[in-house]
Amino acid sequence: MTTLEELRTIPLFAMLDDRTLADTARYMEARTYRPGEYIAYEGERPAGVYFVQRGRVRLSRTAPDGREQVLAMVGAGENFNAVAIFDTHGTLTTARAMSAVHCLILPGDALITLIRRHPDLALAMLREMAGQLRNLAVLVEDLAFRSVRERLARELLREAREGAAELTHQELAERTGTVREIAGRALRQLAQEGLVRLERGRVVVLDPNGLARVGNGT
Amino acid sequence: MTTLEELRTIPLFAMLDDRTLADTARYMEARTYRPGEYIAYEGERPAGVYFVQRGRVRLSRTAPDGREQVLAMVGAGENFNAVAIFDTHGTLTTARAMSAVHCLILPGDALITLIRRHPDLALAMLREMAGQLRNLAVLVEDLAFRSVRERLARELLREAREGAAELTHQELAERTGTVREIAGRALRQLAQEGLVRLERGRVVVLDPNGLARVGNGT
DNA sequence: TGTGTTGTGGTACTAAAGTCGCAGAAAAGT
DNA sequence: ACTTTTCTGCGACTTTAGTACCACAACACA
Repeated sequence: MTTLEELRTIPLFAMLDDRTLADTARYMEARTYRPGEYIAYEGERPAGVYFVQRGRVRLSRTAPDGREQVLAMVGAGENFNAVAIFDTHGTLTTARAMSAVHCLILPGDALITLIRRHPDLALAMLREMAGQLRNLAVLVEDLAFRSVRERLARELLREAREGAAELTHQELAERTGTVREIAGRALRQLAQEGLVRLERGRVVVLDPNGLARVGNGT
Repeated sequence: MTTLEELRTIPLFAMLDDRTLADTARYMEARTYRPGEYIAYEGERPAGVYFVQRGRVRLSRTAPDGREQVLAMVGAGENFNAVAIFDTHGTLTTARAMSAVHCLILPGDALITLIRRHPDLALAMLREMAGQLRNLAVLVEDLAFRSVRERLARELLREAREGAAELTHQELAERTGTVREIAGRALRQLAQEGLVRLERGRVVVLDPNGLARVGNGT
């Protein structure tokens, strides 16, 4: 059970009328996760759609040899695991809390019932999925066309809040589809060129424009 | 305007009742394309959702330097371009007919109206999009984790109809995220190992099991 | 029968990415 | 204060992928 105000903070529900919203709220279950905690595992049966209220969640797929590829970072107001609800092949990506995370979980059958009743919710959900598809297409493009150096520069710009990105070389490698050593090497080069400064657990962006140039293949 | 029988051949519409179907049919426009013809371009304003009745359509993104990456092959009964309808950022992928293609086009606003009226259509559409997301996630995984050789083997198995895949080295390269020369090299190696036989414009699969083993990183 | 065009084969070379191994600094826990 | 874990730095090396060329065969078509 959840308050309507809480639901309103989620864009997907923002434009729904009070009746629809109240209807939705009764199926919602709140849940919190500690930093580093796993929220859902690739392949398992889905508990429902997760709506993130606070914190950041990392969605990834793992190779047999243990290498990980991050597919998306999900923040407040966004959702994940909808795919597993609509096709029936189990949870698509492993979800992990990268900070203290506060989620609302809507069970799959409840979501489907709600969508049947409220067409606007269906359209909103379709919009969300379309956005996710677009993001994944961009990721494919990056992996196919860009070098590690370029991908790294782009990821740093995406992640940089107030001039610094709080992540380790390992994490950066998993997001850009490479391994720790390579990410480290590329970072050191960027540092040498004066574009960033390296600190433990963070990368300070010194020259965003220069970094953007690198990210565009120049 | 289209007949109900035609629409029934498309899984998305298969389980809809006659009334819903008749409602849908009145907005549909049929269109045919010659092999090689471009159906839609990346970035342009979308004409609607395309439902493929016959033939195969290739969805791709193009890099500034001209390299192309195929995101999906779409066949009879499937659809494409839905993303562009639901978010508003223009057509996501260039679509090209790889054979004689017969499409039904449903304009975006018609689709949205129909979804408002028929919740089951919304759910079917969500299922479709979920499937597309899953396919893209698999592509990301392939690009991030597998070698060209592995990706090639997998693509050959996917494409092989009656033991042969009808495509050029160039086409194969664009699907597996590499360039023609590399694809050719890898193919020659597979041929030398007795797994395939190379002919002009086609690759004959001699040993599907062996190829599958290669595709799994063995 | 000639004349493009497309698809293929193959070499030599360069560059990018990944592997291996280890050592040391910084934080976290006890 | 000590140990353990996490994160980083870096060199040597191997492998994979990509670039640049060019020649030639098959096919399409006039």
